[in-house]
Amino acid sequence: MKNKTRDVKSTTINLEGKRATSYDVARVAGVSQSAVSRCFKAGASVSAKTRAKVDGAAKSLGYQPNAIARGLISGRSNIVGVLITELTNLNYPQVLSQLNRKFAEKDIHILLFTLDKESDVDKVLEKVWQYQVDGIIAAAQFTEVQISACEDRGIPLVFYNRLYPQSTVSSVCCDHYEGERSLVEGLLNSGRKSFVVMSGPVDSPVSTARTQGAVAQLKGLAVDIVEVEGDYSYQRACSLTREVMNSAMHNPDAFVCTNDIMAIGCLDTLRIEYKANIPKDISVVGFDGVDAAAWLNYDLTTVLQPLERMVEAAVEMLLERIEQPELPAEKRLFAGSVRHGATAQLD
Amino acid sequence: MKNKTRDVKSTTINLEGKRATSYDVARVAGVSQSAVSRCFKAGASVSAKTRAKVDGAAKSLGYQPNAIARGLISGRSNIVGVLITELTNLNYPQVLSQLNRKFAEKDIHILLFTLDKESDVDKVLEKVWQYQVDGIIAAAQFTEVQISACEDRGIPLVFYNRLYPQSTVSSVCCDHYEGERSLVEGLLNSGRKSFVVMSGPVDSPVSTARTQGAVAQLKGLAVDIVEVEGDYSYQRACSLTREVMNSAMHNPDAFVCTNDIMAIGCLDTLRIEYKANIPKDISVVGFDGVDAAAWLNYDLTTVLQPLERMVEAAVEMLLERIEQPELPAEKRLFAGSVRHGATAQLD
DNA sequence: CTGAAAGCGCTTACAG
DNA sequence: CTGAAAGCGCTTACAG
Repeated sequence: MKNKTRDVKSTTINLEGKRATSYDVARVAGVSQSAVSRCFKAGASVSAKTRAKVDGAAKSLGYQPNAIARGLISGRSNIVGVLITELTNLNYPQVLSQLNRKFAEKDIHILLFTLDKESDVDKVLEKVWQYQVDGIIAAAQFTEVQISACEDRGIPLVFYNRLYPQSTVSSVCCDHYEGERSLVEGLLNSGRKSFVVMSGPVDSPVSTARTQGAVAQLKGLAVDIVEVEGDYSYQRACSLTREVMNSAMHNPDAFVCTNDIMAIGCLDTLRIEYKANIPKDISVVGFDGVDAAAWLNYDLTTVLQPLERMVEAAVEMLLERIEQPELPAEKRLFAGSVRHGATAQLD
Repeated sequence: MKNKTRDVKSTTINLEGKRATSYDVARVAGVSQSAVSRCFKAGASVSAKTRAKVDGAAKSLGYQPNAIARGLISGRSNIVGVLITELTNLNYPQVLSQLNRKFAEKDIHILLFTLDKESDVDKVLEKVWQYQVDGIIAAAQFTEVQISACEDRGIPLVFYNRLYPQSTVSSVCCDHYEGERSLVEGLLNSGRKSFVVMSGPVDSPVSTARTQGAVAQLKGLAVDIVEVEGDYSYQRACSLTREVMNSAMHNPDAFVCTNDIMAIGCLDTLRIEYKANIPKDISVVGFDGVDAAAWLNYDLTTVLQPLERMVEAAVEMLLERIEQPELPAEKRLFAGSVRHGATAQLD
């Protein structure tokens, strides 16, 4: 009967219009509001009897602690900001859902900020400050001033696939330079002599690193090198491939594309429009390891980023720094692994 | 000189360890805390003089109103929860970034919840309650109980690509049924007689609607129909295609795949492993309009979802209901548009 | 237009 | 183990 009464009461309270607070629970459970609060705090000392009363009342009221209020008083919002640019991150969905999964394990949630242009960072950071995030994962380019702003506010910051060699910030990065370099080394070993290096957007540090890795390996050797400027897109890769193939000056036997999507565009164009025999006459390589690279029609030779381990590392580093703000910055560089596909022989 | 002094002071305050509050700004500006608050509220009445003093002080202190505190007192967090399942939503990245863009215009931010399995909804909703979101966009399947839970708490809810015909909830949806039906009608008109309908995961309502649209159009006609159960993945589509082609009982001339990725897997398998002539001997159609559908090698005949308009509608509907909770539920159904590609003639 | 004051829903020392 | 009380940083009537 007592329970019945409580249920009725609880329903009434709930229907007053607003959700139950810890005071409502306290009243129903017949304990103090402090006691209710303790029951929802891990590791607090509460007697079994009190806990039972509170649990019952909370359940009947549908009570959940208000994370906003908790954040205000404790200084911990349990929210991290994730800043991500669409264009430059091709594994965008996977990275984001992996991040979410790893953070969720620690009961931390993601406030999402997507950037159209890297130049929007300032505008976005203003919003980030307002939301009192506990930390930031950034897959976007920051200026030194923007990095300092995070430091000044005591907000831990970890970059994803952005290296700041001259700056002391934490980052997790795939070794784009070395990955591309070793891929090109393989192409050289297989006897390729005339290279096209197709870069991504000029403002993408990831593309720059990959391009530099390729060029560094080729420089000084008796090979032909053409650099063309892509934008990571399929369409532009097709156009550039046509331009190169139509030019009387070049007769390439290897296309080094700084991402998989461009490699696929290049491949389609070469096969369909130029009836090229791949990899016999022309080799094509990409970078990233997107799903399509493994499709029957492509079986692309490329470099796989160890996405899961990278995301795990980023989350771990950020959480550590939220707990211990004094921790020094740390850079973690992960090697990519070559996928030996059918579009290039690497010997 | 006065400014100089303020700057020094401000720096000192900032370096005390914590960020500036409205009280800090008030002290520096020589006004009350209420005045500071008003300056950051749109449409509040503040004199030009006060505003100038406050703006100056705020700038020198790097002050930004604390959205958490604001949310607590005002009951508006300016955060919406977005629940999204990975597997079932193939336009995942585009939808998410479009949502983010549209919400950002209204200064609203997205707290992201990704679901591995649709069954995780309960666990996730608990977190959603805690964060006092102003509303929810759900691209996941809810039970009636879960829908009621949102209503009880007065949290507006809009479904994205989920229809609840028997329930009064708001939703934005592509007309999957009609899109697939008209695609199949086109295939029939072109003379196809033996159909394979490849569905997605059984628990995906989107796939179910598409499958039903296809079957409804075919039922009762003098055509052969085989239904196979896919899971929206490339790999499984390849296996299923092999099974069908190796079966002595069937000799299909049309594959109706309920998403583009499966259509691509089907296409690759048919061309590469069975040397099929497409679309002469066999037609293949997909659904969604993913980027790869437009690649030279595929040029897929498929149905495009009007993603941008759908997202816009979802955002608009949710914002309206946040402002006016009493607004009745509304269902908006958008027609898809056929992409006439090279993998099927529709006449 | 302005300021003093109450209060949003919590956490956390502090006594008992 | 428990409860009374202060306080997190705001917004918002309420007087003036």
